[in-house]
Amino acid sequence: MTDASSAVTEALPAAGSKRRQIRPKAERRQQLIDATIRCIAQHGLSAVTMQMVTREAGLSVGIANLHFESKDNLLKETLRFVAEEYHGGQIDIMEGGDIPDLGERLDALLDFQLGRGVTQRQKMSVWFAYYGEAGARPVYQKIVSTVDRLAAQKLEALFTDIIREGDYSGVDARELATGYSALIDGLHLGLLVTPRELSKRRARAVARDFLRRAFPQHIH
Amino acid sequence: MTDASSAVTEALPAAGSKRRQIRPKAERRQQLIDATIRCIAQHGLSAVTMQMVTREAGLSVGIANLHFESKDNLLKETLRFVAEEYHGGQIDIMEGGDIPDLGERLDALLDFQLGRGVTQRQKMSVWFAYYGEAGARPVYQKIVSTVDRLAAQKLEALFTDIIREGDYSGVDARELATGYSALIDGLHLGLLVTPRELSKRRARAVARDFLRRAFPQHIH
DNA sequence: ACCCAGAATGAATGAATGTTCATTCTTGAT
DNA sequence: ATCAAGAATGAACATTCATTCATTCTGGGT
Repeated sequence: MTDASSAVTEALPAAGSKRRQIRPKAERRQQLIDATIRCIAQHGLSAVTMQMVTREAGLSVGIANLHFESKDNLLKETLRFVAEEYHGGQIDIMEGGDIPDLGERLDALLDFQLGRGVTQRQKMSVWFAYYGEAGARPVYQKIVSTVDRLAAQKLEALFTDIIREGDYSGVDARELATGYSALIDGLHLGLLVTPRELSKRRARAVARDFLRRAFPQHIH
Repeated sequence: MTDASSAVTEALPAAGSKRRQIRPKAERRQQLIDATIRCIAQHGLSAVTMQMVTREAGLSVGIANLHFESKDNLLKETLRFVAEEYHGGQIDIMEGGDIPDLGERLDALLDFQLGRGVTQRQKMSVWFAYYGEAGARPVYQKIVSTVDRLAAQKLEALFTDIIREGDYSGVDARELATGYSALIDGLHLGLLVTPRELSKRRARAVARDFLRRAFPQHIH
């Protein structure tokens, strides 16, 4: 799975253009989801309105209810998209047919989780906005749980392989995977809330340290 | 700092009682903040209304604007309270005049961070609800950063002491403190969003494992 | 060249919410 | 007993927002 955010760079209309464009359903849906992501990142989940989203997308208000039944549904689908994109990216790397060396695969995973530019920050905002509501909204919990579980399994499998290859003893793959996932989540939080005190560079160093302590032969 | 949530267990009025009670300002403020916490935990930050909060507190709507200027301010003060309570509790333990043994002090810290009953879950919900909005609201970022920074310093100091006492080499107190904090935050997230897959017991085991790997002589 | 299925629009609607403030009530002091 | 200070109330108001739908417009098929 790859970044589908800017899949369609529809030739942006000239400033004052009011020309009405007809597009297939799937495309409009994605366009609205992308706009929703930007709005959440910029204004916060609780401040997002339909007018805001549709204006950001350059569309009229009615269209949101045409392609998604309601605001609730639009938000739900947006979460699903972000969750699947993020976890899908991880899973692609972990299954990693293209990277045979396990140590390098770990490196790639870490780069994916803590790398990238501004886009990543946008996604992070969305991510945690939903986490914040998850305690009160079972629907969100379910969406996240579903993709999360799969990613957790893949990570455990990767760790198991590494433990076997390195003959590490006294290390439990499942427990370590839980710890690593939690560590990454926590670092994301730090990057989001206290960017002054936690640079991306340091976050990477911390995560790498965790892995090095567990798998010294694989991380140098 | 201790739990002040239920500081005043005002003799609850009989079912139909409409007796108007006059109370000092500070007490009403706390009463409203407590109600806000419960509402956020149960309904999510974005669904909280003034009517909801004041009804939960057993008071009229007008009173919220009497003691806090606005809803925004009430939410801000609620965050401040939760942040100070949580970080204050940690700091009390870390400074820990009452626990001279450093290993035991670490244990106590871990118990505080991942222990307790339902109350703790309520606080967690609130905590992350705000984190979710922090990306878009500098005010929240500032409140959290301020208390966070102090707790981080204390943790680093504690780790430094432990490193000296245990003669651990190749370990950087600051980096380790960042990692441990992130790990705890991540585990909180897991407990909140995927309680099915991460039990409190396992979360504690994971955190303890992290510490044991760093300070093997202090954690058995 | 014509047509029409259905995509897109945005003004209108009704419900929900934050805030105000005129009024009522409580309490401690005199 | 009486009174004043100010705590508490909740109906009323203005605003904002999600949703609807009558209407307009587009583009592929004929």
